[in-house]
Amino acid sequence: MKGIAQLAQQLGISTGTVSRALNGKPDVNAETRRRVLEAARSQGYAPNHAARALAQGATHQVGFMIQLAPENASSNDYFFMGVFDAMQRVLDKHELDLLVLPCPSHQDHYTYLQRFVSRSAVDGMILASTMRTDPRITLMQSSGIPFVTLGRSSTGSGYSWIDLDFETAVETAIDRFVARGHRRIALTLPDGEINFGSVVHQSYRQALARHGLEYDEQLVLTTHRREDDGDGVVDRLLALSAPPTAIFLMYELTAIGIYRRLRERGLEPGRDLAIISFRDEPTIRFIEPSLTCFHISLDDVGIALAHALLAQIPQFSKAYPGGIIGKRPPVTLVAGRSDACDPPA
Amino acid sequence: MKGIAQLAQQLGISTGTVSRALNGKPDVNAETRRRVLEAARSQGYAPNHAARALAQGATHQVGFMIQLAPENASSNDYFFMGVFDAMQRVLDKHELDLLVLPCPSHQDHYTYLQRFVSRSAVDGMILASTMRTDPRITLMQSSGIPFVTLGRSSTGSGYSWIDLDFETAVETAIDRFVARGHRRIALTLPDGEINFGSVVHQSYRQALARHGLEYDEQLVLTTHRREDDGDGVVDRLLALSAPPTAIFLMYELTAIGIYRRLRERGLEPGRDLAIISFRDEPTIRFIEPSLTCFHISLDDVGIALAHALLAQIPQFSKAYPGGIIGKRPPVTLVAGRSDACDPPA
DNA sequence: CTGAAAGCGCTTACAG
DNA sequence: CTGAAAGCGCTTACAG
Repeated sequence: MKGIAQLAQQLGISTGTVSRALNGKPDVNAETRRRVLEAARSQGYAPNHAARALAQGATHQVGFMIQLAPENASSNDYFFMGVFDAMQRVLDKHELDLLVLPCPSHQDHYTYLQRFVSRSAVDGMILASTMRTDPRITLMQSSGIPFVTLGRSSTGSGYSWIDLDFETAVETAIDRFVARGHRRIALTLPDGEINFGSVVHQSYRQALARHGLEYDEQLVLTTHRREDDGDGVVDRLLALSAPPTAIFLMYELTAIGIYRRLRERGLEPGRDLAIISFRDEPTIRFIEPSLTCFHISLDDVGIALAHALLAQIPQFSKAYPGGIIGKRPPVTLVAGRSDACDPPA
Repeated sequence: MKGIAQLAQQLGISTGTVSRALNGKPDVNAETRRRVLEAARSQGYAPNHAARALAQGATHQVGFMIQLAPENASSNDYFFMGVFDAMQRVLDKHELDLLVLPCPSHQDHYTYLQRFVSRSAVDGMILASTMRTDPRITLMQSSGIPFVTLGRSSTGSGYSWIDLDFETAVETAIDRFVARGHRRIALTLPDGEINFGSVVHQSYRQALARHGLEYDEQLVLTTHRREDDGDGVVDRLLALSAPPTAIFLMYELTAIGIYRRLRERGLEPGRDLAIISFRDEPTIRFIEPSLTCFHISLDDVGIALAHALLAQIPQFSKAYPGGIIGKRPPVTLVAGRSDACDPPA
């Protein structure tokens, strides 16, 4: 005999009563409850997860699917760790565990997700790194399992998402550049079908238009999440007949190569080229001159994800009103010296 | 009706047969199996995880517990992502899923682990960031659940561990310094009770002794995983009557502060102080002068962890002989320019 | 090769 | 307030 049956036998009561006591149900004698809790504690008893999930039809587990890849698009690892930590502070209150599901780089992310979903392995799911077209969203919607995407997508509608405020970052950056007198402003976009690439691209066009600046596709380059790509960016832009005097970078690492390559060509970042980067990642925290970029509170992101998810789980939805939402936690400018220059006269 | 019962009804056969077909049991008619597999595929059926785990007494899931904290000791996030990816390439072959269990910074790591263990939520577990004294090991041993630690500990014995080869790194670094003529060699150790701190400390003493150099506790400092601590390191060491001419760093980030502070004091890293750091993290990949450090294959670590764990799961142990092991994947020196200097004459 | 049935360890109406 | 019993969705001896 084991588990709850063993406990029940030791205490001379039924398994049903033990279960009710353990689960905090009302209508259990206070003394009985005390004895049960004490026995469970002293023996380190915890209900078998599978049995409990099967009986209740709920796992008390939330999945957070991330992609494992050298360049996992929108966010890096420091980013996620902070988000996990914040999310769990909220989930803890409801005895929900967070399981991180790292989709291996050699597996298809749709198939990977489908496995967990069709097995009913979690009560809710967070999907990171959404694609412009992302069939995972359709999959989740037809599954009926509550989910929130970290990132928007053009696939589907009527689901909750939390995203970084790329729009504000791009607008702020362009405004800053323009205020300094820059009129040729370049942009690096992420490679591939990650959704925020479109968002940034469009915000960029709109910001330019707002300032009466012409959109020039030669100023828009694609980079991977690798420093090396910065070298190519410099070479390509300087080869233009009218090179840009400012640039906004989506991937911070690009700045490393840009700094290096500029210097190899006798130019200085922050003097001969104004640079603003999207996120204040630790990786480039120490670059000189310091990079102007945007801070995003990982706490905000984690908490928003948790709330958006809980709002969809019937048991908790009363405590988290709002229903289906789309939300972008604020970004704040971190002024560095990389953009503290006017365009050459 | 749902799940396997629904499938069985549609096909006009019993649930037992469906189950056997799905699970690849022998003694199933080839045509029957084909029909079952086809129906399951087309309907996206996958066995309910909880029911399967309960019936089989196995979850087909492996947990990998990590700590969420600004300074999670031995390894950083890039490190883990690479390890997860490699591990899953091995686990995939056996249809085992990897669940990352990120212990929130506000929770006690023992209690956190105990919850998953006593619920039988996983078939095996990896424990990262082992402490000098680590009660989690005792917990795992008494649970009977196969586990491997990533890092050694003085707690317990007879369990499998994989660790980084701190010994070789320290020895190699000291040998390099000594070959250059350095005789006053400083060391930074991790703060707290993380186990590798002791390992490094002891290796350092032994390496010094081997070269007939005296151990001087003034040369051994403690740092957090933060760049700022590098400033203090420089100040404290230069205040000594006989400052060191070389230093080995456990946390790469320390190098940032050291470089900065040296320069503030009119000194140059790699010229006035020889520096070697432990691991080649992306964060400091672009520091100038480049940091001499050690490369560790994350693939090696991930694969070793998977093998060591599989060796303990009865179902797979035949394919992974070796039983209980302790293993340190090799480190290889990545020579930079930060230690390319002789001590001042 | 297949079906009927027990069992995995819980939870939860239902009586009392 | 508590017990007896059914049921969650699977798997797996056991017959045949």
